[in-house]
Amino acid sequence: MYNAMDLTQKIYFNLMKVPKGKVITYKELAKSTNSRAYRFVGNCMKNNKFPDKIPCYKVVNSNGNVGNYSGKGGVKIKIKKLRFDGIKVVNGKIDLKRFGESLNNGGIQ
DNA sequence: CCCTTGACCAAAC
DNA sequence: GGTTTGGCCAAGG
Repeated sequence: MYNAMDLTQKIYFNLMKVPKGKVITYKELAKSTNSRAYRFVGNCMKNNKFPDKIPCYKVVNSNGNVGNYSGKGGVKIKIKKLRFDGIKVVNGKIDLKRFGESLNNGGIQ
């Protein structure tokens, strides 16, 4: 069933569970799949096959930095989308205490 | 198999 | 505070 999904698929699936107005870090997203491959999460976003289906812009660095984005428009658009979701981005950073979602116990492992 | 490559992380400097 | 360093994991060549 779910366990049959590739790690990549699990990552995508869990990412889509992040509620509007929240973000998740690469590390937490990896953890939600019961893995520690947080670097690989970045690769999955870069290789994203469904740019329109998957909200990659919600994935940020653990230190609160917005991080990178290779979609059209680059980081600027990433920030714009985050703000559109009601997330406050100050000087390229996000307050994870307020907007971070851990999704532990809700994600597919 | 071994080697390289990342949209990263935490600690050390 | 910033920058560097070593570690991390899965994919692909």
